[in-house]
Amino acid sequence: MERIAEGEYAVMEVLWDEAPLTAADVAARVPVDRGWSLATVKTMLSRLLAKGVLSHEEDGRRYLYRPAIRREDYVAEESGRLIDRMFGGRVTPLVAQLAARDRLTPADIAEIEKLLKELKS
Amino acid sequence: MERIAEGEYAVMEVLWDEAPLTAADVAARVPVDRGWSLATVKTMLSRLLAKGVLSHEEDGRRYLYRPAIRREDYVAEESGRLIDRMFGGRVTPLVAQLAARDRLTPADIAEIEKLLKELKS
DNA sequence: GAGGCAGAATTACATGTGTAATCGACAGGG
DNA sequence: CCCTGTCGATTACACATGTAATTCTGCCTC
Repeated sequence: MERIAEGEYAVMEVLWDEAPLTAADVAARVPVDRGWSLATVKTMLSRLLAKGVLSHEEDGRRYLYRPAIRREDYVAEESGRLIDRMFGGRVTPLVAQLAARDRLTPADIAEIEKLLKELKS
Repeated sequence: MERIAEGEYAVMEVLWDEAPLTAADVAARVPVDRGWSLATVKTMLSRLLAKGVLSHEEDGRRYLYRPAIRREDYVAEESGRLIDRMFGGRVTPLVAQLAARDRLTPADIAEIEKLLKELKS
């Protein structure tokens, strides 16, 4: 699966959230703080099409875009890449790291424990 | 802190592992499968210097390079970025994701549980 | 002392990415 | 029927990155 650049990812998010959409719809839904013009969004859509992570169907003389890959799959791949690169492929150091950085609230801890408990059963 | 590109990161790893080193030393220690020439490594070193994540001291007419940032700090930042982007800043979904993808072995689970237990005390 | 070698600095060049502007086709309103 | 607005397609351009080659500058060797 092709890499998706940071900006392109924002476009994917829109379509994972709601699809199919026209280019204009996508542009309207992209976070405003990106400050993108419609042209920019169209460029992104073309590139994502070229990468094969979007598909489009004709709707009159417009296109309707929709994701061609599942969000979970992409997220899994990216997470895996990070874990491989920075933690030697081991998950525990990542969790340890997060813990040490206070990224874990007591609620998080409780939730994760519950999750793990279920996993064991 | 400046972003460090994928390839540049490999150079940082070398120096986090052992420093200070000359450019030639770094080149010799970079994973062979990168297939980099000495020139390439030197380019990386310059760029990392420019980014302020390395420092160098003169040693005769060579330089000795050493990291200017701590590995844990950079890793923390990158992990945080990923979690923000893909998991809305929440750690639990990440762990859930890893679990669902069978990236957690029983040993991992045990280790994480122990970690969390310590955190609570 | 001249030639070559070792280092860093400078330059190079293709591809990816952010961020558009422009072009060409066409559909709908007047 | 023509104008204008709307689409996608094509082109643009700067900066980052991967991957070097070339140049400049001394030190070491014969």
